[in-house]
Amino acid sequence: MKNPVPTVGKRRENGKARRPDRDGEIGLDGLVGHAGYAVRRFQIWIFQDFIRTLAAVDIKPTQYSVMTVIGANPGMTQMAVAKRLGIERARLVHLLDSLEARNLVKRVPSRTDRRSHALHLTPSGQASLRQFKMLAAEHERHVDEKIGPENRRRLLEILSAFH
Amino acid sequence: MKNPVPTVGKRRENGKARRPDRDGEIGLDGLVGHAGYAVRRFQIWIFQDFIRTLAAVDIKPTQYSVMTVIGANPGMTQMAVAKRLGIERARLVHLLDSLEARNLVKRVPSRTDRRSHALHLTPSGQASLRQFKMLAAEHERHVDEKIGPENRRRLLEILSAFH
DNA sequence: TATTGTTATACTCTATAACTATA
DNA sequence: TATAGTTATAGAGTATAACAATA
Repeated sequence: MKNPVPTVGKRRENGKARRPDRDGEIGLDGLVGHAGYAVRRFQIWIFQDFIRTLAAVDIKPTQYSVMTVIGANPGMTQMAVAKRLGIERARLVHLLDSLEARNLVKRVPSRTDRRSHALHLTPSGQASLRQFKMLAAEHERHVDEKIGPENRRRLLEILSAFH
Repeated sequence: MKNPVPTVGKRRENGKARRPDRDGEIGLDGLVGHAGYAVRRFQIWIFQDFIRTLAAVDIKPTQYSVMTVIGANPGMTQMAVAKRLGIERARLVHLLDSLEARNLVKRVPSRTDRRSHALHLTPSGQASLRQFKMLAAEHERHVDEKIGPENRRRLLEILSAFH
């Protein structure tokens, strides 16, 4: 016999009334009110929707952010991109390898510092990025549908400290 | 010559004025207004603070969520915990192995279904969880300090759809 | 000496598949 | 047949360290 909602004696942590979750399965209880947990669940949802929405062009959130930053700041070095996005420079090497193999990005030797590369979008990369941005905008509309446009606006405002 | 803020013709997504980032280094431009990016940066910050704040007791966010759910719903099966938290059941095995090795959680053979385990906190686990919760509350206060108590409240409200 | 890009390694997390013992 | 727990493997992602070329 299944026992999905155990009736074993358990009291609320705080005085709050029981609020069954959406499916009416098991109460999260202690996790309600934890910002990190809420944010983690939301991030999983939003990344999955992004990946799904841009699946046809095979672009993941990190690839999109790399191309967007390069597109907005052509000539950046790898170090600058890595720092800006909080990516390890070792990992960026592989990310750029794959974007370069797809002819979306190119590494140009810097003439001011022969250790570093100036990063640029290829013409094909610029055209592609325009398409990616349209799909990303569609993804943002999914977020609007999920939490409401007004809440999305508030969320971006609250999190503006984390650019 | 560096070119950190290119003047290449690209207009703001919305009508908002340019807002240079905190360090005044390189503009994110195209990434402003993307909910997923903002949420990712915030999640990194909040998890790092959680890990730092609970470093003395060596408890990571996922371990905390597992213990909290078991504490609030004693007798849950591994499948139920995995589904509830969105963790792979294969991964939960290892998580529970380590929590059990630390005498925080125990697997009790279910008498109604001999395939499954009923999960419980040990007495030591219950005492520890109370301590973890105090540290987690301290972590939440850090979030308050970072974004403001009112914004934290709004954030939890907006993300309540993702329990 | 320090920094840029690169390579390599280890550890965590995610995603699967397969196996066992039960149901 | 299907499910719960387990084991194993492969792929991302993260964190380090070390190296060559250059500053």
